[in-house]
Amino acid sequence: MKRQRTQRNVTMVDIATATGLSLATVGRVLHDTGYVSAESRKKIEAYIQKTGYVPNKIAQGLKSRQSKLIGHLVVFNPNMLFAKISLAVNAAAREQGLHVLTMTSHKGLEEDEALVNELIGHRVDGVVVTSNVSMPKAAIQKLVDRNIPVVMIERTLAVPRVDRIRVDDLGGARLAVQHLLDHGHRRVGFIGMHLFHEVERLRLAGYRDALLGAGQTAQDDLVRLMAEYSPEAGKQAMESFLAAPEPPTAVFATSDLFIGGVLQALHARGLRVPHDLSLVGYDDTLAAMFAPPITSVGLSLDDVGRQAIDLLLKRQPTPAASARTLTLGTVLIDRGSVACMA
Amino acid sequence: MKRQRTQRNVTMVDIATATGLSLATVGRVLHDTGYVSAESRKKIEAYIQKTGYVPNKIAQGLKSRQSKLIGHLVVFNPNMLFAKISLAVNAAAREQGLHVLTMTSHKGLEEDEALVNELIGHRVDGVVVTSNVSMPKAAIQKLVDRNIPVVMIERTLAVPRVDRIRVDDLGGARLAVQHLLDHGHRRVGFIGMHLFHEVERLRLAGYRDALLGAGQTAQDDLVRLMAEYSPEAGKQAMESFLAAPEPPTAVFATSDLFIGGVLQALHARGLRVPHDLSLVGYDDTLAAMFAPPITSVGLSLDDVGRQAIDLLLKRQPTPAASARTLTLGTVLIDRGSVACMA
DNA sequence: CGAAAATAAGTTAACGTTAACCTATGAAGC
DNA sequence: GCTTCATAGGTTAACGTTAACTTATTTTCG
Repeated sequence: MKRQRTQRNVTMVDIATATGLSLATVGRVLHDTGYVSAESRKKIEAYIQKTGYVPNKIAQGLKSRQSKLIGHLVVFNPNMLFAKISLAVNAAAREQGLHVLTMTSHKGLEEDEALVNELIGHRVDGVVVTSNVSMPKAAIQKLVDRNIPVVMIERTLAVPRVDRIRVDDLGGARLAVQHLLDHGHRRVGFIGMHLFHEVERLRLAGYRDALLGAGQTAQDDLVRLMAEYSPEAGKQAMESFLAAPEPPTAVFATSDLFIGGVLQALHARGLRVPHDLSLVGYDDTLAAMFAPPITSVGLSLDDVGRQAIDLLLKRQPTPAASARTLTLGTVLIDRGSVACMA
Repeated sequence: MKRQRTQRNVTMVDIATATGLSLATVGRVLHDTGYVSAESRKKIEAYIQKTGYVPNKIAQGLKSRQSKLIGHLVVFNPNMLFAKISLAVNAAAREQGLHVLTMTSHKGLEEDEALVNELIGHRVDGVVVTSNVSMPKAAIQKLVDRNIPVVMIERTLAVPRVDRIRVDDLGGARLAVQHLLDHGHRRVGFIGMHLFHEVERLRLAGYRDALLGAGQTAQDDLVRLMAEYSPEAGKQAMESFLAAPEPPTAVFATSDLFIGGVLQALHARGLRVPHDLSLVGYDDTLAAMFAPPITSVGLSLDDVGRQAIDLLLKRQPTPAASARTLTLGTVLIDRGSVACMA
């Protein structure tokens, strides 16, 4: 009945003493290097099999000064965009034998500093920042100063020696608005978020670009900048459009999160998409779920994870290289929520 | 111009030699234990401040045999449910000085075994499993055998010595269906997923319970079990209801992911919620975003993270305790998508 | 005044893995 | 018959932190 209270994990030393061989020989079997007799190998492998020995990554990390961990700072927003990125980063990391320490920031500035310190404490081999929150430049700088490679996804703030992966937001917005213009719409509404974040500035620029390209003048009376991405904000914006003297015939929303609210506002007045209003979303996270399904701008996130990890690993040997920026393309996913103007 | 290629991180030994004090004294300052003169303390703290020393958790982990990491095995499904749980687990872990190694499984059985081995390699202090995929019992057993505490969220499979946090799916489904019955509906449709997972069996049981309680007989012709949670599946199910000789007047869907499709099917025939069909969803992840907003059963996930971490930490001192199950309540969030039968 | 207690600090051995370095056999090769 | 080399294996010192010991000084007080 005697049972050790907290039985220790099997170690290489345990294997060595149990097989009567030395630590070095055990190491040689584990790493498949050097000369080991078939007999010794068999003995060691049998013992490993029997005990289910798993090498201790903590000890390996201490020795190699590499944690094989990467940090992922991410704020899950209400659509699945960042969750998708999280998934992609995880998969790509695993392919490289890395693991991901996910940290979700929700409070403000101070906490971000703390998060970064914790990542440093764990001696992460790199950090991916996926976030539209205002992580202070200083916090990121702290990582850079320690030669910890950093990649930022969907964050246009430039920091020296930090690689970025961004989406071609200007092009994406232009794609959406051009689609509306091509269907003969001339009064095109824009529902976006305040311009604190560069991504929104670019989307608005893309909207204006497309209008100007079609010989239209700026339609700033049809621009609504809300405080957040949410159905409520979308509803407010749409109601405000409907109350205007000359409402738009088409609307581009910079996030699929606005769509539900837009539809609710229309629904309340008995109006329908695309008959009474043409609508295009952005992200393509939710657009397929509405009735009717909504045309939206999809972001090519397929291998954003692999690219992020690639950038991190490439930076390792040459810490001082200048920053690279990778721009992901966008594609319009047509679901028929845009009608032709007669 | 000479610059060390990969300048090492500052260590306690560095602090000791730089200040002319011993390793032990540095340790005493860092842990605020024992006797240290004000002068020595000041010297050490100044050096720490200057160099930005951050303790190496890897070395601490090796010494203490505690990684301060917990593993989170999770499959992000298309609604935000699991992302929400991930967030909650992260926040709760951080409050306890733990960090989360997130692992997203997507392939099948074999990979799950590998994931578990990697968690063991990192010597995680506990594992949270949030997943409706079929992670083999054997993989979980492997963790249990090593006295690594495991908590399963929303997974009804019972494993010895593994704590569970589940949702009262039977009660939740009953709540939804009772709501429909209370409004006078007698032909109530059920859209769920195949009964491979216990959660779906419980939801179906809740549906039947409510019907029987109202003196109704089972309405198995109004039950549709789909292959996946998705708008497409919801659409198919609803179309099949509409093609039936006597369609239901109300529908309960076991996931908000079905709702979009249900609305699309209705929309195609010019039918409206709640006028032509009453609808209640489940999860309350997306229901608020539709037009009209849909009544749904919300899960009390607020402190699911804290509870998960609590269970893990409580299990630490007494590894052999029997399994506990925590059941989370549900609440009906009424958004008016249910009409009274005249 | 001397013993006990408080204060201040140093030494050293783990924790589990890796890798450089060393030793000892046979078997070829000249 | 000696050197060279391929084979098989052992010893040991890191990696950075912790904590148990040990060693001095001062105080405190019966």
